[in-house]
Amino acid sequence: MVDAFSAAAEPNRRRILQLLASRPRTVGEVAAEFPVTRSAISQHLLLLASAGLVAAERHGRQRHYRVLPSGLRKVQAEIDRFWTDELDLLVTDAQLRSKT
Amino acid sequence: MVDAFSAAAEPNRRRILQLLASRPRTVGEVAAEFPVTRSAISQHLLLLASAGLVAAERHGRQRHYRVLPSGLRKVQAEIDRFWTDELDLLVTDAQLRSKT
DNA sequence: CTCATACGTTAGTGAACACTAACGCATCGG
DNA sequence: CCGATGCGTTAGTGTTCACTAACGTATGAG
Repeated sequence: MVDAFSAAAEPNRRRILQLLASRPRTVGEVAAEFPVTRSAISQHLLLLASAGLVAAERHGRQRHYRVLPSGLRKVQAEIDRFWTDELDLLVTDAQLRSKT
Repeated sequence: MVDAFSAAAEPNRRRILQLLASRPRTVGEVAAEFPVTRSAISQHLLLLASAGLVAAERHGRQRHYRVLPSGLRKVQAEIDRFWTDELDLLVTDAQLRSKT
């Protein structure tokens, strides 16, 4: 999983990124917001880290994960490159037509 | 793969959607733009169809795939819901700081 | 009709994914 | 010290994915 867009796309990871956007958190803190185990969250965080989207900092026996703006910027760039004018036109055109 | 965002995120499928945005195409026409086999493209198209992003129409022995604006709108909505103000702030703040 | 040919989908495979269970390792109370 | 507790990661498993190879089907030349 090298692609930042794909890494950020998985539903749980989307929410993890949003949580970490407000402030850094430990694995346990993040996991508390989800119905799955700490382990699953830990692995999502490791994957996000391998995609350059988050980084961890040791703090005693905890690990504070935070979002990396550089990785986030990469996601934004890929989203922008994906969402072409042609795709946007299809959406807006269809909406106009449905409002007629 | 129910999630439209995740379905659209895979790099090949991103480009398939862009190709189909300009005009409907057959599986072979799409596959000609990729280094992989028709079969692989066919399966990507089937997955996109199961996510409600594209639909096929039989035309002789060919199948003309086209983008469904309704599905595209779903993707746009999920992207918007994902990309919160907090995430955006992280990116723009970091950019401002780097330009200082 | 019939056989070659082009089109798209199904069968089959190796790798990656998402998850729980078991583990290692610090830290803290006693 | 040292055992218990809490934190995060590795081991193990079933599922899904991305792909090529083989297939079925329908069209078109003769």
